[in-house]
Amino acid sequence: MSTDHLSLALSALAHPVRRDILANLMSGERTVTELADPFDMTGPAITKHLKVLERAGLIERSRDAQRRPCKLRADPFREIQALLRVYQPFWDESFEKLDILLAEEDNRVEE
Amino acid sequence: MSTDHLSLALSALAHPVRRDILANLMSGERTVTELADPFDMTGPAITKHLKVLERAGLIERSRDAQRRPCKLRADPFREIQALLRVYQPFWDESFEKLDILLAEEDNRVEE
DNA sequence: ATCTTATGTTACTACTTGGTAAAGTAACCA
DNA sequence: TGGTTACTTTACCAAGTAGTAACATAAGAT
Repeated sequence: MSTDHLSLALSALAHPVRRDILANLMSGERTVTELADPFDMTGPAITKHLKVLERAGLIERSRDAQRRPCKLRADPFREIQALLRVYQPFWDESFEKLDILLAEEDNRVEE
Repeated sequence: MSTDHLSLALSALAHPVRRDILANLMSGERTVTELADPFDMTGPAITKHLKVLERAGLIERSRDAQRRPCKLRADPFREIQALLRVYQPFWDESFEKLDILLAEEDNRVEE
C-alpha cells in the first residue's frame, strides 16, 4: 500500500461502507454503535473501517464515558479536490471557470 | 474489494504510480514503454497498473501494430467530483457557490 | 527466416484487506 | 461487587494487490 496522505484518503474513500459512514457523520457526531446500526456487519468490522478513516484523517474521535464518538474532518477532501483540478482540463471545461473563481486556495498536489 | 464504479475509480487513484501515469497521459496518448520509462519498475508491474486504470474506466487502450497505446477517459472523474459535492458543505463554503454555478450537471452519486 | 522490439501472460511471493468469533477492557449503574 | 453497555483487541481466514522472473506472442526490420 502507498502511505502518502492523498493515497490514504483515496483508498479510505474506495469502500461504500466507509462512504456511508462519512455521509452519516454529516449530520453530526455519532457513536460507533449508531454508525454500525445501518450495516449488517459485526462491531469489529466497523471499528476497522473507522481506523482506516481515522488514519486517512477523514474523521477524528473523542471520548464521552464509554462512548468513542466520531466526527468528520475536512482537510483530506481539499487535497482530493486539488488532485482533481490537475486532471480537470481533461474532463470538464465548466470547472475551468471554477478554477479561476477559486484560485486563491491553490492547494498543492503532494505525493 | 468493492466492485462498484466509484470504488474502483477511487482505489485506482489511490496509488502514486497510477496518478503519475494519468498525469503523463494528460499530454496525449502514450505507449506502455513510454509510460514505464520514468519508473524503476518492471514491465509487468506497469501492465498491471494499466489494467487497474482500465478496469476503473480511467483510461482506454487501442492498437497500433505491436504497441497498445493508452489515453485518458473523463467519466470517472465526474463521478468523483459528484461524490465530493456530497461532503462539500463540510469542507469548503466557497464550493457552495460553485454548486449553484454548475447545478445543470447534477451527476448522481451511485454506489 | 530470423532478430529485435513491444507487449502480454503465467506462476510465484509477500503483504494487505475485509470480514468473522471470542475474549478483553473500560465506564457507568444497582 | 457484579452486571451491562460500548467498544477494542486478538487470532484467524479468504481474497486481493503489488511486485518479481521467466516465458510467450506479435509485428516490423533485415
